[in-house]
Amino acid sequence: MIEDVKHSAYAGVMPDTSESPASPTPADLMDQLARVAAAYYRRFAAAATVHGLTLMQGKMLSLLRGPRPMRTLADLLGCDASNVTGIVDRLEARDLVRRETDPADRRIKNVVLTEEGERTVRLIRSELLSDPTTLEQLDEDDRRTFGALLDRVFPAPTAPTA
Amino acid sequence: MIEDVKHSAYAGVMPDTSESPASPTPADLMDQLARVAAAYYRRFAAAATVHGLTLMQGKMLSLLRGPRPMRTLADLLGCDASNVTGIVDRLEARDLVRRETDPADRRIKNVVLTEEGERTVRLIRSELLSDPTTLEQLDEDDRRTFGALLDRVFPAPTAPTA
DNA sequence: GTAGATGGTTCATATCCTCAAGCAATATGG
DNA sequence: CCATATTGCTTGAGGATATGAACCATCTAC
Repeated sequence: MIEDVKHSAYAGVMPDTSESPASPTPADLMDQLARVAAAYYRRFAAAATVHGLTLMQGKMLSLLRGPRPMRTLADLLGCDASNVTGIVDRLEARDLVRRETDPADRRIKNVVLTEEGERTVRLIRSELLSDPTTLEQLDEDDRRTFGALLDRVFPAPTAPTA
Repeated sequence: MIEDVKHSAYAGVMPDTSESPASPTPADLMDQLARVAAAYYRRFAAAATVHGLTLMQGKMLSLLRGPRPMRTLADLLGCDASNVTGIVDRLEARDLVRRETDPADRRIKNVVLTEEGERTVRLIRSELLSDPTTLEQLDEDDRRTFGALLDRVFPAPTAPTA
């Protein structure tokens, strides 16, 4: 199978005979990405649960930096449009979000955060940042490097989400 | 190297007056992590769908590098044990997985990949790696740097999963 | 032994997800 | 201007997750 993994994700735990630290293979990095993605979502879900929200509801709130048509939200979440209907329904039932029909195109319904919605997003974001505060350990150089690498591996869409 | 890469996801949108490239704030990095995690799972889900599997079923298969008790799988997936029952049920119905009662402790049921399960996992992993092959762009130095940064931001668990 | 803890399963309920219709409003071609 | 697509959103059915409580079988401690 995958015998060629000389230095798997756990290379650090066994004494390394070579002088320069072994560099992980692309497969190793993929494993690490899987681990990091899982860890990120676990944290995010935990932060959302504190406010009685599911992962998807939390994601939805985080995407709402301004009025967004349902269609756009479906694209951003990478799910069917019919899905967004239900999620927004539940958020609207809690007054975290509001639907406003677009005056220019009355088919479109723009979703907007309510005041309480904004409060909730701020809380979740700050909890994410302050949790074990791992990101703040990085100095400016590290942050720049990390950001550049993340961008290379998963390039940002042409138009910024903002 | 990574010098030539433009940093922060949003750096391009605002005119940068400083000479040295601006380094992203921790909040910026958190946004980027969110984006990368979402992109990773979208790819993973797509690769799983090719084989008629859901995201969770794909994750489950990927975790099975050897016999694993249901309890352990629940911990690794970060979900309730009752959840694992259903997921394994569906995988077992397709002969991708098998339950074996542990001889030492007859409460425990170890989940093992069948041959077809192993084939499927291999296919998914290789599709993930070869997709737009972004990870292979990185040279050894970059991979080492990236791996180290990922590890600092979301440290690997103390004991290896193996 | 008996009591308590642990591993799995089952059930009820809510959410998510996909697909196929369906309705309302807009865009397009003549 | 009108018939026809096209687009945005909703609804409904059916499967798959998720959580929590209740339950049985097994193991552990005392």
